[in-house]
Amino acid sequence: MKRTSRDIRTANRYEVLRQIIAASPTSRQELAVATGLSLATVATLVGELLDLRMITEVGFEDSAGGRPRGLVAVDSAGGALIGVDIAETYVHVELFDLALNVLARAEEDVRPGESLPEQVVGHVAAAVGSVVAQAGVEAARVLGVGVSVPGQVDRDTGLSEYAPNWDWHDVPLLDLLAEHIAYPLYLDNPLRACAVAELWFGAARGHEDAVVVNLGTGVGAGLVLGGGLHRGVSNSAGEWGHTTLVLDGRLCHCGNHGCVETYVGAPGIMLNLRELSPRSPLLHPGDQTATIDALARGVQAGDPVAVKVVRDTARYLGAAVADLVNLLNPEVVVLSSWVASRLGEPLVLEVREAVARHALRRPLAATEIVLSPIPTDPVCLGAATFALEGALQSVGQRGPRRAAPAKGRTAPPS
Amino acid sequence: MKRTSRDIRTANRYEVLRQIIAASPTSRQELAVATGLSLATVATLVGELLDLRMITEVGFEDSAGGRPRGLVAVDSAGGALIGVDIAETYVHVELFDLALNVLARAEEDVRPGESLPEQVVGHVAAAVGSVVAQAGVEAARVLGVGVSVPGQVDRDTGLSEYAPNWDWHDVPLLDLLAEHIAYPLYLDNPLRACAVAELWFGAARGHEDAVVVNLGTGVGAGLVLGGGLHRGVSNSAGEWGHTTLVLDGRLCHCGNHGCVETYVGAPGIMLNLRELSPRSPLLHPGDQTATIDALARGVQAGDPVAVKVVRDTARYLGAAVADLVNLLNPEVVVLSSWVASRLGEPLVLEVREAVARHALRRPLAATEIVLSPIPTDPVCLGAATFALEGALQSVGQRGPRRAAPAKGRTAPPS
DNA sequence: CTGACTTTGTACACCCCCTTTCCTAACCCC
DNA sequence: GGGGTTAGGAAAGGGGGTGTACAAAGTCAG
Repeated sequence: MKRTSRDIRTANRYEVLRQIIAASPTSRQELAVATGLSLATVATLVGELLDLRMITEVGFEDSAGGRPRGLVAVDSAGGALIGVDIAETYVHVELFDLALNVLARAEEDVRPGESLPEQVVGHVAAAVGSVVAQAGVEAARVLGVGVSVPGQVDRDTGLSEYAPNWDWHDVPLLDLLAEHIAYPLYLDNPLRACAVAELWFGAARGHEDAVVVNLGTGVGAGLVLGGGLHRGVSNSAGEWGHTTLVLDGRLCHCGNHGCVETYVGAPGIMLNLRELSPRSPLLHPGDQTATIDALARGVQAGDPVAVKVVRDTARYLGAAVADLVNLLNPEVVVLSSWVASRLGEPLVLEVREAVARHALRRPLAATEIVLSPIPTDPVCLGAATFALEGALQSVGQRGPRRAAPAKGRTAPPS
Repeated sequence: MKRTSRDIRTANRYEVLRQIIAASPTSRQELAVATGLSLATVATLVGELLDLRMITEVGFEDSAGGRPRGLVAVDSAGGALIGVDIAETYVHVELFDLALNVLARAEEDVRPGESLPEQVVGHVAAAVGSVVAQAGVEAARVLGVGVSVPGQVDRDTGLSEYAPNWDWHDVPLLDLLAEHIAYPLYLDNPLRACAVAELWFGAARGHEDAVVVNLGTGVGAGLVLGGGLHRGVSNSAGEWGHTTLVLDGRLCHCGNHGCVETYVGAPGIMLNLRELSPRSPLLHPGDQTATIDALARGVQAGDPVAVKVVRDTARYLGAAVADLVNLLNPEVVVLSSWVASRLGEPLVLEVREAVARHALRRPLAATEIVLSPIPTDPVCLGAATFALEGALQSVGQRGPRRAAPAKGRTAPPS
């Protein structure tokens, strides 16, 4: 890929906006310090964002004896972003303001057998319509819709190349959605959505190299390398769930044996439990959520079976995370997605210990393992972030090939 | 890391020189096409390299009826680069011209028990002196010495943080070397040396994402991500050899069980052989090189035991490489280092099959698995490349930090 | 309440980078 | 030797970031 000076601008624009969102009433001075850019550059970028109505001036702050600092903050009224999380059994849609606060939610169930692309698209369109109506925002203020769909995705053509749940092959998802949704659309998969969410708003902020480990029904890793998302050649990097942890181990639905996913994905954890205690009351056959919740409660209550299952799971997870640490030497490993958030700190503690047993000293010492600090659905947030990035991206290109707008007062007469 | 427009220049300088080395008599036109840069930029960079005496004009080439194209080529007489490969049992030094042809070699054996830093440094100094004398180059023409030492390395401080062979801890290797060697020194480890060698001159050239798998006594992976070497936070990325392939598998000297290295490193392959056929005549206890050579010959000759051992090894290797493919989605996986080069195509064929069995379809389809095309010691070449990069890097900074000439007329009187 | 001091933020000149455009140099062919 | 053609250099231009001068907007002392 050719790198141009424009990319620098884009990256800096991202960085400044990120910082403003993070520390919302903030001054140009603070931004300059936080981003390492010069005051002049920060001022230019802040001006750009003000013109875009993404931020507003919100008053002043005392400065030790001099002119007060002007404060800027995200303009919550300046636009809305929509994140769509398409999963195996549901479609979850959230509408955010520009500070990435949730303004409205909608959820549609996808029943087994209702998984034709047209049906799923129908759910998405309905839910998007619903959140827009709920929040009462006008269409023009919706800056974009980010859509996360599991599996392999071609984000440029908007193709869902392969969705394992439903055996979709090369579904032109974005085109189908565009027939119902008039806002700009951005497509990617949940792995990368979570990674971007952590990069912008979570534990990966400000880090050059990070790994966002996704523990859900499926398992994967979003890779942040060199300060940006690593996509790989065909946008399918991060398939850590189908990495071999136990040669000739458990059979995975991908056809292989011993995949990480079969040990630390929700079904894998249920299997860990079943192997340990086949008749445990914690086990809710056919209901992953209930089982994981029961485990979480069991660990809280000190139930030895639950503790043991989490420990066993952490043992697998630790070995697999240690592989990531040894291979990539990241600054931080973030545990994300619903299984991680439900099992919470107890899991993280066990994982830290297990990783410490497996990883090499030097890379281990440089790596922190944390739970995702994102309180809402990280996939929706990440999908919305794709939309935000898209909106920011298009700032650069001058729309009509007209001369500069010259809105600044030009030569006040006398 | 802050990216500046200067980095673009540096990257382009690298790219142009790489292209010139690859297709040595070449024209500015060709370079522009190959690099995607404009003619003007190419001309500027070529001018820079001419000024540095790294390349020379070597004549003209017919152009369909117009002014002939000026040809440039690497100036073999323009300088020399030295690559040092420090390994467990030997120190290997090569002196290259700027086209990266080997002009002289020297090898010193490191006997067990002679592994004090001072002793190793002595070997290196002797060998470096030897190659300079052999090649008969004057000191001023040696642009730099790249040094590869196994283990974890801090390239900025020149510290060998940890060398597993000799239990070195935080040895200030570069400082020790500087006492004997007057040329600019660059330190890194063999993993990254091989990766850089492939990136500049081998199978990773022109690829954004590549993995250079290093099969020697130790095992590791040099990661090329986003067109550049991935180092990780503490410069210790790539420890793929100590990634778990078989949970609770063979004991590794790193203290863990089931590391990739214990199955596909030279000692691991010997173990594969011993497990299959304890009294095989192929086995040369205590001599890895001889055993691997015997295996290679055995495969050539169709010896069923040798074929089976290579197949078993490829099975392990394939699973582990498939993990890299799934996780990183690279364009190319390069098998490098002495074990790979001796076992050659037969190994690659088996590995391709094994990877195909383990990797996911989409990433697999995007990935090519090849043997390193580099004929010489890739570690020396890579180390020398570090020196070349260093020499090119320092072009940018203006030498004397003189004040701005203040040529602007300041406040014209009146 | 005025003037000195301090700090912010903008305008502008400047440097670096790449590209486009124009023009001259250097060849071919007729 | 002129016309056609292609190579390559020089200059202009646009993008980006930084340093500096200066106006704006406060505080504080007298």
